[in-house]
Amino acid sequence: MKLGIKEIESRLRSQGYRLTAPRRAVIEAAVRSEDHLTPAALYEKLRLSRKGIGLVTVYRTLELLESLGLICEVHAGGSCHSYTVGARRHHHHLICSDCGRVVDFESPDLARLRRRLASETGFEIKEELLEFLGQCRSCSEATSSKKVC
Amino acid sequence: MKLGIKEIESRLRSQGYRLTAPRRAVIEAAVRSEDHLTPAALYEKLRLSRKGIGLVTVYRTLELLESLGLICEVHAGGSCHSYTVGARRHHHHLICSDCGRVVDFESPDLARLRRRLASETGFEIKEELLEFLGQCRSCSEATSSKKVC
DNA sequence: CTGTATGCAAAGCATTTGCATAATA
DNA sequence: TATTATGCAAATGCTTTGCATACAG
Repeated sequence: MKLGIKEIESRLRSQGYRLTAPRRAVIEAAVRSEDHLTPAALYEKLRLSRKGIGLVTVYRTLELLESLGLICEVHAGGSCHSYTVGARRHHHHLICSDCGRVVDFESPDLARLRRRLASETGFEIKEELLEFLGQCRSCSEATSSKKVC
Repeated sequence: MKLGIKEIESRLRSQGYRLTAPRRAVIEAAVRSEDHLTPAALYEKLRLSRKGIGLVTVYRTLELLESLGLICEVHAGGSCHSYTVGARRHHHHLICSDCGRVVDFESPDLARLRRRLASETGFEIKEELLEFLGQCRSCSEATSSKKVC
């Protein structure tokens, strides 16, 4: 249930932000890519297709989208300041450490665990971060075929 | 079941690393504190008690301890490069966003979820990161008493 | 038109590296 | 005594900020 370009753009407008060409470009590139992206990686992709976009704008757009809950950070496997499209509150990530692909999932089990922990520890739990890191099927197939050669 | 100073030190020795005064100081400070620490915060604590310890040494010691699996990174709630004592593979974190206290927990439910995801998606899952962020009991009591005044 | 957004250049921080000195085993 | 570890200073790299210009609404 990945968010689409239209949804993100209309959400921006409805919040009173302007829909500019650079912002569209960042949004489109983020939605298009299957994997999670650092500002630098996104900038690199954009620099090839679009002339003159600034790294600063990439940073600012990502920050804006995050503050609106339209993209969220990915932590597992190194670099923080990596983002994927989608709202943090509604899903978790399964990340391929080779190709970076991100698969979202939801987990009702987690709500139970959350309640249990809250009652056992007295914490008021406000956010949750769950990420699995591994190798996706196609990357593990690629790896094993290499070993054969 | 937090690791103690003795355990960490003996583990260092058994791996052939030297047990120096700065390393002891870093280990002791890390074990003593209930909350998670950034290199800078740890350095600050140490600078008060110990003369002439270098920030670089703090970085290097934390990196070493992490590579040996004696401490692990904490992500939720901002700053990456935050650490807490304990091995990542064996527990998860419940973090207070006010005081930084970290409570460890284990979760058998997670193993089930992990197996389910692996079979549904074809991923070979290698690492997991689960953190809850919230307010611990004493911090939420402190907050509500403030509101009354 | 008005005010927001952009892009450049420069500033600011956190982290890493090089190297001479100090300390452990 | 032979290495390993330390600490300083400098280098690096990522992120943020200031400001004049361009652009959306």
